[in-house]
Amino acid sequence: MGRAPCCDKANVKKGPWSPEEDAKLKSYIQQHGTGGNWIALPPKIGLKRCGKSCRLRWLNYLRPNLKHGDFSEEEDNIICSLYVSIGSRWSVIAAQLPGRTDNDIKNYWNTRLKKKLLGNNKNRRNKEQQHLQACSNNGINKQQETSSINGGSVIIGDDSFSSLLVHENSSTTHQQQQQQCYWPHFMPVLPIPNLPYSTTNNNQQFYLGSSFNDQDSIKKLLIKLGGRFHNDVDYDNYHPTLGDGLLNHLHQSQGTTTTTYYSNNSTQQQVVYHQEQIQFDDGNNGLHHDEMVQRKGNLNNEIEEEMVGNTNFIPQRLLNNGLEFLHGDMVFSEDKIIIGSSTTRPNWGENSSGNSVIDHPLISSSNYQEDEGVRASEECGLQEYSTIATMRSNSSNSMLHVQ
DNA sequence: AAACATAGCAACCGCCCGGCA
DNA sequence: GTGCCGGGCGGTTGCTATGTT
Repeated sequence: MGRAPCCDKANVKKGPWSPEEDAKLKSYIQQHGTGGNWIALPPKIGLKRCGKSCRLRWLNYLRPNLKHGDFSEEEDNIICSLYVSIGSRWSVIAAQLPGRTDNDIKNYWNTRLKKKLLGNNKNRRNKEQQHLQACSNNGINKQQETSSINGGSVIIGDDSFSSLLVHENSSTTHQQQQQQCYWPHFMPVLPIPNLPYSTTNNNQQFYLGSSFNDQDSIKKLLIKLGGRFHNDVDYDNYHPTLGDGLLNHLHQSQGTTTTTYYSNNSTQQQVVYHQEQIQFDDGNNGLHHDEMVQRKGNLNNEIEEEMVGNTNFIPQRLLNNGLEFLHGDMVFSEDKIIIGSSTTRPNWGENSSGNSVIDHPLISSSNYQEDEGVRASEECGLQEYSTIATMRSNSSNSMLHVQ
């Protein structure tokens, strides 16, 4: 049995509000308030509108102190920061922006900010496809070519997240990169209200229980934004796993991020991970290394991976969000990854030498299979305990698994 | 100048959640 | 404890303005 409608759909007006309707609603609410019952409001005023419609009109347009028009750069930054932290929880984001409504922010994000962030990569994508086609015609291994083209990173979507994520190895100038991608120069640290699945206590300034503190959440974000993985042979049906023999290799000469992924087949299903320790650093206590340790057990075959990171472009806020692994300063020991959170960080889109776009190991490792257990847990709304990274290292082989 | 494409935004839809009887 | 109801929210739709061919 369906639920009873909140109003008589046949007798309510839809569509744009007239100035007269606006005036009636505004006048009534200013004099009497909503009375705590939106459904009962329209008949009182003589409006043939659904109560929900009245509420929306009031909240999004008529209520006082609303800001309309362009968003400031600071507002952009706040939105970006919060979106990365908590996703599309527009009401929460709106709460941080006085005078802005969730609808405003949602529209702004969907129509402008997202594009601004993602950049317009259609041209490059087309060029890459042409190049691949040419390679294919010439009998060149497609996957290897792909890696050489984009540094082995991830190309996301048709409009592509890739300007944000893909390492521009050689062919694109810094100036071009800057034109293509955008991340706010200033990512403010904000006090976030308690959220349902936040691990934050009331006295804590930072929101740590991000829904984006693991690779799968990031992956979801990317996919939500239209993402695909560039190494995918079949973009629509391919689900990358460790065992697909993927080869990722990327290298940055300064502020180095070097990632090499390749594996022989069929073993990752048997790999069992367990997290030993995750420690977050608030960046203010003098500790500048977050230590995330995970050990791998039951690895029958060897999977090779190396990774060295020293990129300093992740904003402080993200580092306080369990996104340390987006960042560099990684130090590898025998079976640990120690990821530092540097105190000084250049802008997003730049490394410490100021000449590189973002290319972080997390994304690069998106080719890897997700862990079902972790996914299940995060579908319950929490990933604060999610494993960040796994690495096994021995003299010849090592493996990174980011989940 | 007209046709078509794209972007921006207001408004709607439907689901979920919490309060209350 | 259960079901109803309204509020709140995120996703989507559709109209209008603007840009492009």
